[in-house]
Amino acid sequence: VASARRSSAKKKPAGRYHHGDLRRALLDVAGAMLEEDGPEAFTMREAARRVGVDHRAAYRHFEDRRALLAVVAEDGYRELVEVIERELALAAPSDHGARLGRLARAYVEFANRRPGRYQVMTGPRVNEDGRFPGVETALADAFHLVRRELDAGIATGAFRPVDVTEVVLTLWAGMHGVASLIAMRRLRVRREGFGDFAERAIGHTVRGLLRDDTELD
Amino acid sequence: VASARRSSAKKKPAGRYHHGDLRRALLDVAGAMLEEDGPEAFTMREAARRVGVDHRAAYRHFEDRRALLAVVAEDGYRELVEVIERELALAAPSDHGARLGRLARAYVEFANRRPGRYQVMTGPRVNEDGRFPGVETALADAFHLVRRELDAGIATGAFRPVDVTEVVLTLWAGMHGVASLIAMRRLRVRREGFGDFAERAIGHTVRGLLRDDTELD
DNA sequence: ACCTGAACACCGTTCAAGT
DNA sequence: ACCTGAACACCGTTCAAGT
Repeated sequence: VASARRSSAKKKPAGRYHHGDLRRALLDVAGAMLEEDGPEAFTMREAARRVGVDHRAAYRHFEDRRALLAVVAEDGYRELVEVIERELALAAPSDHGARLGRLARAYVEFANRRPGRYQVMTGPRVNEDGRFPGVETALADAFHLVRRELDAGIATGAFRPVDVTEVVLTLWAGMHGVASLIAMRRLRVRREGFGDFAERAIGHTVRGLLRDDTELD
Repeated sequence: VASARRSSAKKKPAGRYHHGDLRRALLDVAGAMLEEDGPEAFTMREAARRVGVDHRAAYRHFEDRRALLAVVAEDGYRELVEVIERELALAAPSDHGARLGRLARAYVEFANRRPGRYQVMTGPRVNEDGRFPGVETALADAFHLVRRELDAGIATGAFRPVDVTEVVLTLWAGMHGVASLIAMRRLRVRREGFGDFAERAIGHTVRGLLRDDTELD
């Protein structure tokens, strides 16, 4: 009854997607579903339904569900790089501690603005088995921003000559940890305060990086 | 054909579970499934199948799938508290920096030993809507261990008088971040080195906590 | 009390076929 | 090339009924 009503009253949607933009349409709709109800709630069938296409059509553009989510993750890392670069442009090139704080702020605010996408990006499903090299390189690009800032701080002598790989991982873990606490609703801070919190949290680690003779407020 | 063969060849499993240990059996089997294939792979039907019971029987003991996983998470946090306390007992009560390092080591090694369970514990599904107060209190107990150690360090003057809530969250975020990196296989450290890495990672933040006149190696 | 058969409304994915 | 109908082997959850 319901299906009969649907097909008679609404007919087929007008859009055809013979042009290759079905791929784009599916990715857009996936992003929307992710932010509405989280990664679990994304299904191939519902995505196809929203686009107005048979669910089988999606497999013409994505090998399977994971492959589609991998592209979502990749796009997410690219956007993350953009917002971080934009935030860093606002800070003095010489204040290396402040720059790492800004970086953490941009990272956490991104995760807070797109929690569904962020969960896909950091979930084990997309990352576990070196499949999806696109995700790997996009993530590496984001990761590299932290290394660049840390290297710069060490080169100018603002930071102690620490093990760079280890500290980059530590900073990355800290930012992701804060973002996760937020996703788990474990942070009793009002929403607008997340960026501030991230900046202060990373500040505790940055303080450990500074040379002992550095002046602190 | 298959179902006919199964029922004729194997008959019903002998166990009855009229004693109330079906609940226990389901939790055990859930733990095993989680470690085998991750949280996604856990299903009520497969769990019931392994226990040798109709899948409907599980709903006699757990309201739904999430409720069962919540108990798994709660048990996980209790075990986490135990392993942390055990590790802390090995450290001098007066070396507060080292104690936080030990705590991070125990935390990360737990996550690495039971990755499936850890993902359930920290996933948003179990935590999102204040349902399952048992999870909340078990997590609070674990969280409190960090606060206790930090308070002690500040009281003796080893640490600066920082904002305790903020720093506890920072340390917690750092530990979880490292554990997540491991789960995502983003840490190019051999498996036995995870605990060492966690200890050093948290050490960078601890260094920021120490009074400026503290001797460092 | 505890357990189950049958059913409902979903999934992801594949085959063979349509334009 | 691009799309779909029908089907397979799964899910979580519920009803009404069995012991």
